[in-house]
Amino acid sequence: MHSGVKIPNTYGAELLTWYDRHHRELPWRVSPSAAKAGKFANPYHIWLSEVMLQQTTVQAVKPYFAKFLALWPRVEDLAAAPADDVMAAWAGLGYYARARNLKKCAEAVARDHGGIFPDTEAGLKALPGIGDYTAAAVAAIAFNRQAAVMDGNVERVISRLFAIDGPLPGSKPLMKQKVAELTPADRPGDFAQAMMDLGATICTPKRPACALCPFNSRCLAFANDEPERFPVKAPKKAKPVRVGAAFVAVTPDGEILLRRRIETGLLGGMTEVPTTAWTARFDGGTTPEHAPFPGNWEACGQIVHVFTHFELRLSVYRLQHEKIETEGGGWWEPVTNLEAQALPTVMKKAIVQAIPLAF
DNA sequence: AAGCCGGGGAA
DNA sequence: TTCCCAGGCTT
Repeated sequence: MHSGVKIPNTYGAELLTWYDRHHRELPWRVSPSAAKAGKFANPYHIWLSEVMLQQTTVQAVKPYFAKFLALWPRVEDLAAAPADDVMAAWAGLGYYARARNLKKCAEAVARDHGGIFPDTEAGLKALPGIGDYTAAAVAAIAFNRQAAVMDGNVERVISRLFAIDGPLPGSKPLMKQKVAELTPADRPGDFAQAMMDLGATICTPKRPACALCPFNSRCLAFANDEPERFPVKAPKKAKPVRVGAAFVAVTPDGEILLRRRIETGLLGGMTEVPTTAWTARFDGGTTPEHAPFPGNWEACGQIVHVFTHFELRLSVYRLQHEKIETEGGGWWEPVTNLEAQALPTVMKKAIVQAIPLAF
């Protein structure tokens, strides 16, 4: 020991062997066999998929990825697209700041980089919506850079391999260092994807399939028979409840009143039906007297929607009314055209509560 | 360092 | 129900 001789890192080679046999076909992925035949990953595809995959499951991303590529085949197309179209296409996927930054990033690549993505971690991270993870992932997968890629899956794998007791997120730097030590110079992109596949399919949060894991003989958590103890996380807070009211005004021609939310904050830049403020306590703010204009608003019941940091209970009201100019701005949209709007899920729920056949 | 920011599928 | 997902930005 302590001879100064570097211990050979065989993790990378072992995992790549496993990956070559078990890798999953994904729309943005180049299979190892195709790569061997000379096919390269498309940086635009890799970037687009990685942004969509932030805190989002593969299954949820697939249809959105296909839709975006059909609408905007190249990064220049996305850069030239109307922002409203991008927001409408993203509607339902969540974390809408991602869509705003996606557009800004495409514009920056088209304008400042001639439509070519930077091929280094630092260059990528300087772009909007690209942080530590995405910069490393795109650098490794699209440009074959030896970058340390660490997402939630990799955190789980690493914390179990080395039985890291320190709770997240404080232990993240140590875990990142471990990933950097394990990442091979050969096929770093496949190594990164293999680590994430391992976390998604074998080293799962609950009941991991350790018997099938290529690392089981050198995993400290498995050796101690306590894989589910890792990763250690700080306790999370309870979700408060907020209440409010949503108002669905319908004309005889079948148009409803919509508004655009402010650009920043919750559901920023997305479309909504008029609502009251969402308050922590019931203070009478859920009654029809807070509607965008007076009328005999009919109560349609309540919907519940859970956001990241609070639960929202909206009382929904409906009113048949002639088309009028409203003070708060907004526009009247045919119910038959709602699918083309940038309506987040909570707003679709509210509209369906008032008009069950709206979608 | 901590808070803000969606939505849905799996267990 | 609870968990958490190929996280980033702001304060």
